[in-house]
Amino acid sequence: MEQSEVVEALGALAHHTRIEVFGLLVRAGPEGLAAGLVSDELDMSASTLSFHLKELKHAGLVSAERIGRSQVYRANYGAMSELLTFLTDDCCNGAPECAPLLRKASR
Amino acid sequence: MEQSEVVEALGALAHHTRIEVFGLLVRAGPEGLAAGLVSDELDMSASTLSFHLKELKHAGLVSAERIGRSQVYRANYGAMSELLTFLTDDCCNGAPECAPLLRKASR
DNA sequence: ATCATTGTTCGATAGTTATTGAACTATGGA
DNA sequence: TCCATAGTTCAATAACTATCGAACAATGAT
Repeated sequence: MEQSEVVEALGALAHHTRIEVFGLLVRAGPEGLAAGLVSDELDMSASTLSFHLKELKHAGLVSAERIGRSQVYRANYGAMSELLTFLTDDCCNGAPECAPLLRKASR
Repeated sequence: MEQSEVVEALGALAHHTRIEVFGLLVRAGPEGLAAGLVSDELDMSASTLSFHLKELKHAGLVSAERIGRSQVYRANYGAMSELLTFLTDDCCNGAPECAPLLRKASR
C-alpha cells in the first residue's frame, strides 16, 4: 500500500460516523449489510450515510454490491490489514514500542 | 484509548506531511529531533511545520521539550501502540483477516 | 544591552469536508 | 404500466483545514 493510499484510508477512518460504520461492517462479517440496515442501526439520514459510505469505498475500505433493491456493503479486510502493516512496518519502522502485537509475539 | 481520541489520532496521521513527520520522529528514536531539523529534512516552512507538529501533539502522537533554543519533538510510541490496539481489537473486533500480526502469530 | 537564532502565533486566503432536504435513478411488486 | 422501496446525487450552506508571510516570543551569544 502506497503512502498516498494510507493517507486516504486514515482520513476515511478519521471520522466518528465512518469508524462506526466500518466497525459495524466488520462485525457483520462477509455477508455485509445493506445500506438501510446501517442507517437504521446508526440512526442517520440516508443521504449522509451514503456520503460516508462513498468515502469509505473510495478509500478502498469497503465494497458495495447491488442485491435486489439494496446496496450491500462489506468491510474490505485486506485493506485494513495493509493499513495496519504500513503503520507497523513503514511508519513505525518496525519499532516494537509502537506495535503491541510485536511485543506480544516476542514474549 | 477512547474512540474520540482514536479519531483525532487518525486525523492527525491522515496527511502526507504529518505521516512523514511522525515516521521521521520514530526513526529518530528516543532522542527526538529539533523542529528545525525536521523542517530541513522535509523542506518546508517553519510556520507550516509548526502547525502540523501542533496537530500531532494535540492528538498525543508526539511530545515536545524545550532544549536551549530548540523545541525537540519525540514520537509518542505509546499512543501509536494504543491506536494500533484499538484498530485491531475494537474496530476490527479481533478479526484475524484484518490483523496481519495476529495471522503471523497464529502460524 | 544588543543581536542572532529558533520556533510559535496571527490574520488573510483558498480549498476541502460535512450536513440537509429535495430531486433523481434503479429495482421489484401489484 | 404504475407504484413503492432503497439509495444516490445535487445544490446550498456552514464549518473546518492548510498555507503563507509578517510579527512576535524566548533563548543564548557577544
